[in-house]
Amino acid sequence: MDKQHYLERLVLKLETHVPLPPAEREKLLQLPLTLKRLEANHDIVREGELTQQCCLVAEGLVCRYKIVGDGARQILSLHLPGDIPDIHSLLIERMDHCLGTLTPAVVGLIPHEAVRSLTRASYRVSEAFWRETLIEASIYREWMVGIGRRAAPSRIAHLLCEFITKMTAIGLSDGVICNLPLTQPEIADALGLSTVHMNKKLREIREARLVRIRVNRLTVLDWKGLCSLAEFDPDYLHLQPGAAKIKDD
Amino acid sequence: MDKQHYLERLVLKLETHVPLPPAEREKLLQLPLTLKRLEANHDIVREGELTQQCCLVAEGLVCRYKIVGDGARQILSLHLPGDIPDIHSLLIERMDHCLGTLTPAVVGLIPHEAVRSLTRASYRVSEAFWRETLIEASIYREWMVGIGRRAAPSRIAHLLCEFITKMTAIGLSDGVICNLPLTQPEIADALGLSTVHMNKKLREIREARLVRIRVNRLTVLDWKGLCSLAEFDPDYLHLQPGAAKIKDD
DNA sequence: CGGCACTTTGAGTGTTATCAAAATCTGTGG
DNA sequence: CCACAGATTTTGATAACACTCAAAGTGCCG
Repeated sequence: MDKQHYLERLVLKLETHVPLPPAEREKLLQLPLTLKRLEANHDIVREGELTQQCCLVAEGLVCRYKIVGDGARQILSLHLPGDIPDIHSLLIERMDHCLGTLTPAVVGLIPHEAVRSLTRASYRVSEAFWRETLIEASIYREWMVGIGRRAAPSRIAHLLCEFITKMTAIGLSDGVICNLPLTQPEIADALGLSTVHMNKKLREIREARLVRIRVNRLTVLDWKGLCSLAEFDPDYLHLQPGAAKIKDD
Repeated sequence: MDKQHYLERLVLKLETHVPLPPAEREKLLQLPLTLKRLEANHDIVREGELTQQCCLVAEGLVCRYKIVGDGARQILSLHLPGDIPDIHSLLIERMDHCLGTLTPAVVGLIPHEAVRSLTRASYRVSEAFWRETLIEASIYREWMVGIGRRAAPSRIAHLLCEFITKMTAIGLSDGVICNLPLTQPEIADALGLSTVHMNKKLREIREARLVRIRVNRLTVLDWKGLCSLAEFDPDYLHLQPGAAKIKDD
């Protein structure tokens, strides 16, 4: 429950592209954080709510999703520690989707006022947050391409590539093995597939010896092969140049 | 070719949520604009390019798209006059997608420097642009839900609802009739469908007397029915409250 | 009037969804 | 350590949806 540590992850992320002056970094590290421990599958904010605070993911995996008329769920994004998935609520108070945990998680609530006083005082801070939201939009675009124009196996491979790349970028994976705390229905909901179909195509990917998956543990056996199936090019993640390039064995 | 007029559309959009102080509005209206007349199906910026300027859509219809390995295109967003679809290039220079015209168009190129000096000088301007990018992200999310979880007829209806709503919001439609300068292959590429399938389902929508479509002209015959098929709720567009609510006949 | 792009149609195929049930795994308590 | 409940994964069969290919029809523009 180390607030400082959680905020450091945030600052690290914000400084990926442009370093911040020490004074501003310091103020970010002193943001007031109310930590909350949450169970898996717990909604953090729901569609339609008006918010006065945003939430830093401190531990666990958080997702953004919408439910359509017939009850189907579309997962729109996944959020790892260091993310503030609802930073947009600073400028658009009304939530047009839900935010919820996929695993047990710890989130830190930060009043809008506290963030706003920093972004308004410094264009560097403001641009750093803005840039993060732009990168998220870039990821949306890539997902849209996948859901709209790629076949199921490619989509699945793409999600695996993206996930381990992001985990590696924040130091939670070595690029070969990582924790994958997603159930198959959850992966299916992120990819716009049915659970059953997902399962069958994922099996094929495993049988092709591209990855091994056991008990929440993903092991990449053939990174090049996986990337090639996925047509994965990490540019859209806009990570620090070279930072998270995963090398093949 | 009235630069002032084009910039006014931009400012109008930026002020939808929070008015700008007169001084800042004035500076925006004096942004340097290099007008360019473009043919239909002309790329404005391509994936991989580094840009030093952004482009205001002055006239015509512009789209954002990506091409996947097998040559299929996914259209990611549509941009009407008043939009700056690549405003994100202020903070992320490298384009991770293409921007191109769908109709003959006029765009106004604005050097990054000119915009940056305004956003850095005023958090109100900065927040206005930031908010626009957040609204665009919200639209991405809605499209993702459609492509991932809605059946073809619903997706098509949704695109029609969104398009006429946006056209109405900028005064280019009365909410019943509007120009729809999209070919069926283009609509299909925006919805992740094949042209043929699109055509057949669109025909069903017309036969259900929800809309009439002839020669680039869309007429809504049954707005409620169309919205209901689409599950269209305009909240995600974050338009001025009440501004673009289209009433049923 | 012809050429070109776009739309429409039909037939056949392939992918993905749905439904239902079995198998496997996970964690807990005895 | 074993038994068991609950969740997750896997499987098979069938149906629905969407895609491809190919060709004909339509409308626009020069």
